[in-house]
Amino acid sequence: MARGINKVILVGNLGQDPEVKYMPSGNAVTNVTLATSDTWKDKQTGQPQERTEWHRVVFFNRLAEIAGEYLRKGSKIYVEGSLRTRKWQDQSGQDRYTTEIVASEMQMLDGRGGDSNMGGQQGGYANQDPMGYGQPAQQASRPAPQQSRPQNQAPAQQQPQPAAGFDDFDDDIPF
Amino acid sequence: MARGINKVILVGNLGQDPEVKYMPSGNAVTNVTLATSDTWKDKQTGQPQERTEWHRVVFFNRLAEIAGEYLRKGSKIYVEGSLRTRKWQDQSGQDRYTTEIVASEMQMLDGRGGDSNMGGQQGGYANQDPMGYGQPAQQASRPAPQQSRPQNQAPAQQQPQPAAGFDDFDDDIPF
Amino acid sequence: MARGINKVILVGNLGQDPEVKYMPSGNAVTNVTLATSDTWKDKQTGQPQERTEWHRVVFFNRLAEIAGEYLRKGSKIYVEGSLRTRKWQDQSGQDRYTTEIVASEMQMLDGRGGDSNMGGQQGGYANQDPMGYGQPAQQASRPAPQQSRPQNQAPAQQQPQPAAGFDDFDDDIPF
Amino acid sequence: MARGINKVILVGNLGQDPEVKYMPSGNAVTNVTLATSDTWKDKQTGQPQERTEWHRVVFFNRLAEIAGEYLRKGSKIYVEGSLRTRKWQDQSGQDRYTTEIVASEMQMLDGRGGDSNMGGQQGGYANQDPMGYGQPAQQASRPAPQQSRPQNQAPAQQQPQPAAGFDDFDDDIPF
DNA sequence: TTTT
DNA sequence: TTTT
Repeated sequence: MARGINKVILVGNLGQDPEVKYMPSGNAVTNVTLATSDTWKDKQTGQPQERTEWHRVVFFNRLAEIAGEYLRKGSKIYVEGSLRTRKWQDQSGQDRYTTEIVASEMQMLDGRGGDSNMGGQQGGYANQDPMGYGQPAQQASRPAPQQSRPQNQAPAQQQPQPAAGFDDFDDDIPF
Repeated sequence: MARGINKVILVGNLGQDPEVKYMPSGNAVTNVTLATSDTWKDKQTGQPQERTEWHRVVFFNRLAEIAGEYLRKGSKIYVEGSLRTRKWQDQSGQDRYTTEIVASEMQMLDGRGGDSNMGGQQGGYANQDPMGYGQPAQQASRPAPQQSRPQNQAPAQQQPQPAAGFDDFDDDIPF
Repeated sequence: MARGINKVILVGNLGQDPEVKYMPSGNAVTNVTLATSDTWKDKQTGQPQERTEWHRVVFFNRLAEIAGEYLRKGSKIYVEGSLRTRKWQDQSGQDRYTTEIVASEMQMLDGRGGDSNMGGQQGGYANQDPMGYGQPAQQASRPAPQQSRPQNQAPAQQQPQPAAGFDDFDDDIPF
Repeated sequence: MARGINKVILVGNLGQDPEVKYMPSGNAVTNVTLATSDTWKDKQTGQPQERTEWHRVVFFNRLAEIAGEYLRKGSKIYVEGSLRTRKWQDQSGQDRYTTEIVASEMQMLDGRGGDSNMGGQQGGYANQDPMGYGQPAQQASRPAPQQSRPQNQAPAQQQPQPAAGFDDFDDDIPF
């Protein structure tokens, strides 16, 4: 239930591959940064200008898993969510704040994973249907991203990587 | 021109009276904090829970003047805008970041000013047409709200109050 | 699951009291018309112009019951939903189409019921908690609005009023 | 100026090539139909279901020209706009209503024109920069769509095609 | 009529 | 750090 409206709608591109972490409960939490940009012409000089805004987006649970599996650096997505400002302490104990978009809906706007220049070394996520549409696409081999993080398919065995607690998945820099 | 979509929609109530400042150019900049809240029942205990989110909203130019004149602590408004994260330095020279909603549209959702506990001394807000609807607004004398900030009608003479530069209207706390 | 985005956001006022109907399943369906308006100045004459847009909004299930109980002619609400165009046949058997907003979220933006000219006989809306916020709502007896439609609390006994089938709750005029 | 909020956000694919018309003033008006769809599983049978919603979107002026030049059947776009229901008379003189989304913003979400299976026979729109970003893409030859409509670049000479008046660009069927 |  |  909500009192007031707190809604964010973004369409942008991922700055890096998603970072998936798991909470003690086994629920996934995935963080991505999303770029949107404005371009305009300087009134004085007529020079084209550009400002890129970086948004910190966080996905939970099922969306987190989909994001972790299917999004890559460069992926273009639609995200709907709400703003949340978290308070945390930096190394020196000072209060700091980070504003994130907690995603409630996500759609991939490009079929490709995004960054296509990622080598060919890996296992592949073939035959998947991320968003739950239709039947398991025919696509033979989708190259897996270069990643050291655990495979999301097997959250149980990602033990060695200490599961992140809900309140420590923030680092001490905003992004 | 935009690349990507960066859109925020909020409906909430002001935490305090707006803070209006003027840029050297004479353009107004108004900051408000807006509360939205979520309520839910704790799954374990069934206890009602509430979390209030505070949004930092900034208005420029004409919207800034309307906001400064007509909004008050408690006012309920609709705001549409975009996210912008500003970088600034705290006292110790450390980089810090604040995320704001730069408003592109605003609508007042209650006729009254909002804050009902502002004493009984002043005249009310009769005969006003803040958003430009309605009849040509004969309003000879618009009653001023209780405020120590300069009257927006006369930004030129608000000199004594040192005009805020565009990049110093951030304090060293997020809100 | 959605392919694409189909989202509508409205803030406006109800043109009449809501019309609540019940499907054979006992589920409520409530229709309202919502006004939004644009005002501008004619470029030639400088005369203020106004155009009011009427939106047909439909609520289902719990939202339908809340709408039926708490909204009145004049109520200001926020509605979020999606567009749906229904096909139907007019008296002469011709295909016709009506576009509606199927609401997924609704918030009341004024405490009062809206229509203040609803006679003076009834007790007001005290002790209510329409949207489910706040404390368990002691409300012994919720005063009924002036309505000939069945009480939503007891859909089962609203028999005499022939329950509307899902596909006949459209009349032969758009609104 | 607006009273109330009337906002639509769509992400979908064009059902056909855009239809560009010109008003007597020379201003362009472009109509497209946009598909969004919902998929779900039938609760009883577990069968996957799909419902496609078709939206009638209208662009004016500069957006109309961009839409006419760069969008094609199949193009995926983001559209933001407002709802407008137009009244018109069918052949038999009966009042009918059509609801459209009047676009205020549009972004193309795929680089390609959309329908790629359109042969290579014609003149091409190479070296253009539709949305005003960056420098005129390198792309040598973009195949032009199969269309009988006039080239938008030369609205003046599209005479033979009788210019559509503002109020006759509706046909007698909704889409 | 689109798309996956 | 993305994208065109």
